[in-house]
Amino acid sequence: MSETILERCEIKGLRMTNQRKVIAEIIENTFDHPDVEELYNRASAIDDSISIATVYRTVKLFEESGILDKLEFGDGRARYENADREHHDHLIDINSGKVIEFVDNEIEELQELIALRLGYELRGHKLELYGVPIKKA
Amino acid sequence: MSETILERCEIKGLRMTNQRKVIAEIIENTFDHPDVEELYNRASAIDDSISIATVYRTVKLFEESGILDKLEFGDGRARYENADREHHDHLIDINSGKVIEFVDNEIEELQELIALRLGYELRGHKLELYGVPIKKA
DNA sequence: AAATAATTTAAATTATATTTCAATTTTCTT
DNA sequence: AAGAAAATTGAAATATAATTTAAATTATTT
Repeated sequence: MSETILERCEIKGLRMTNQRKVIAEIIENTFDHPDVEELYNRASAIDDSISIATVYRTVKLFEESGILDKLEFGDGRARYENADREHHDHLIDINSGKVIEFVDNEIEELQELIALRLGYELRGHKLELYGVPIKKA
Repeated sequence: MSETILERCEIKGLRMTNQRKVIAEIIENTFDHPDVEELYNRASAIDDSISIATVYRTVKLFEESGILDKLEFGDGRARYENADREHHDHLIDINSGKVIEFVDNEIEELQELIALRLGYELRGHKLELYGVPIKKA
């Protein structure tokens, strides 16, 4: 959380057009995990000249630059979140679709270890838990 | 690994046409994680009247019946594997694309626990490790 | 300010997956 | 076993997510 997305884009030397700034700003200030369609809706509300092609190009550019993380929860649509956050995994409520973020150091360490045992150096991982809320008495 | 895919289909009451039998047989006897295109190629070699539409329909049917698991490793193509196996996760070699299966009970238990702490009952999970082979001296 | 380079939009295209529909195959009923 | 009913099939059409094209625009460099 040190720099803003805009700042990180500038450090990377990306040309920051107004369209890209709008998209960067939206992702900076959101706490959910919007897909391209949703980003396009939100961006259009701010600058209605932004086309969906630009949203697709921008998230791809940002992802390749390590600015955004692409998430895929198995519904066919890719979601995006700010990559510059404490690492975390996701728990998806299969009833409501709600996404909860969590971190567990023990599980992080175990993953490193498992990869090592298999002869691999861990470069990344994807952990998603799918569950239903426990009913309270 | 108790019953064959064919047997499980029959238990579920699925009508087993020759096309479905061919597809079931292929998945039964493979150790990799083929996508639809690849399944279609292998199925065509056995019975060249099988159309790709049938392969799509069959894997979807099998998945919905819990016969197959659908895997998505982030390259846009869905892969399938026999669901009736000891549960396992996947480590993907990001250089070669090779997929290694593994099980770790400790990590399985931790996931249950994490979900519980968040107020959820775990219904499923997805764990993929992405790594590169450790060079040997 | 002119020239160059990158980015944009809208539309076309690609890739994966799903659906339609007439024809066929399988199952059911007798 | 024959005919009726139901499900499945292949080929083509369609849907959906994502990418690319090309002319126009915008930003950067000189």
